Amino acid sequence: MATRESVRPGGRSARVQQAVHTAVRELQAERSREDLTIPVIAARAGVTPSTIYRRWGNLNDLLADVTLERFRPETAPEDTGALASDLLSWGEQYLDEMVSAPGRQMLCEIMASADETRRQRCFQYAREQIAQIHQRAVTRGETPPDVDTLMDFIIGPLIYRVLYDSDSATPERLREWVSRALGGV
Amino acid sequence: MATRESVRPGGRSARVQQAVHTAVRELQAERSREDLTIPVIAARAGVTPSTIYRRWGNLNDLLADVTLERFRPETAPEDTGALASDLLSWGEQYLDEMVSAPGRQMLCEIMASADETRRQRCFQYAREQIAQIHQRAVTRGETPPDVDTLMDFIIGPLIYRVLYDSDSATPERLREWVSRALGGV
DNA sequence: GGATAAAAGCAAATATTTTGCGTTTAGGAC
DNA sequence: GTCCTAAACGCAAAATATTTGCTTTTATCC
Repeated sequence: MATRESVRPGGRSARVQQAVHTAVRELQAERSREDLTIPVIAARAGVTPSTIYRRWGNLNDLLADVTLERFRPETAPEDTGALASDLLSWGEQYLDEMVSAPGRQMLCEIMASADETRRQRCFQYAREQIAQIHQRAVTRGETPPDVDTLMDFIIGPLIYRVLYDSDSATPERLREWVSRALGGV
Repeated sequence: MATRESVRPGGRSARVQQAVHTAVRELQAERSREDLTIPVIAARAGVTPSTIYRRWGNLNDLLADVTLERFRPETAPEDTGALASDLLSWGEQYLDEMVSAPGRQMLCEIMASADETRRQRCFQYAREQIAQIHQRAVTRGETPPDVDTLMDFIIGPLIYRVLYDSDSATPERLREWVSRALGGV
């Protein structure tokens, strides 16, 4: 059961969604993932468990749903005046976020979710940020590689290393990725 | 509870492990992931559910454990006579395997597992294959980029695209990744 | 404002996971 | 080979979690 984007947008449904999301975030801060269960979340949210089951289906999907919110970037990437430094600056922040314990946890939650559209959404968020940086570079008169190339050679290795071997996801490597993506050696 | 590598290696323990793994593989072929539960697996394996709970902890970890076996490459990568074509040939096969529905499912299962060492092991398998290809190239007198560079710019984007947007993980893109990794434009 | 159907609540029915305890058995010591 | 010890397993009861049928509430559309 994919979380429907369009439950009724107003009134009680919205309140329940809000309450459940809040409950999850609070509980995530307090307990380990191990003892985070739907009945516990329901109790905290002041909602009956069956409501959660019917709406989100299972814990994985609920957590992935909440997690996706956190991935949504709330600010535009910083403008440092040049493509390379924009990418580095944004990338370092992204890397930091992703290698942190909660960040890795979040990634795994998204990955574990059966729903592919959710993973795609997560991909989209990063792509939009990169697209903004790209667009700015074009406006400045730089001639950057296209957005997909940047994704492939910067975000690709970054996420890959975070997921599989997070110790090797370092800012030093990021510099290599950026320089290689921009056509350097 | 990480699956211990060294349960007692002989006798009953080994038989149970074997029976459970077999049961999982059989059931995966018959049913959807939805109705694959530990009691069902236990019944098929002729084992009591509590045995599975005590040994593997939960379904995620059991499936990830079984899945990891499938990731272990059983043959050395084909030798086509040159680095670029070796990478392409191996990469195409790897890509095929990963974008297939069961392949994606497998990746998600590994991701969903709490145990990071399992994810690292999965990374290791691919790295060993690449390392072999690399070594052969060196022996031939080619001067390839180092193994980590190959991982970053070929496997990185490959896995990234498979996970987030599998439609965009195509052999055409693979060619670009290989050529870029080898220093081309 | 009233009709209608989606979403929530409640509680009983199922299914699952956990746990305590007795039994089997692998692996080591002699 | 036999004995000892502790790891694994089996079994069944207890604790939890999930599903489901039915009722009630309430957004949303006319």
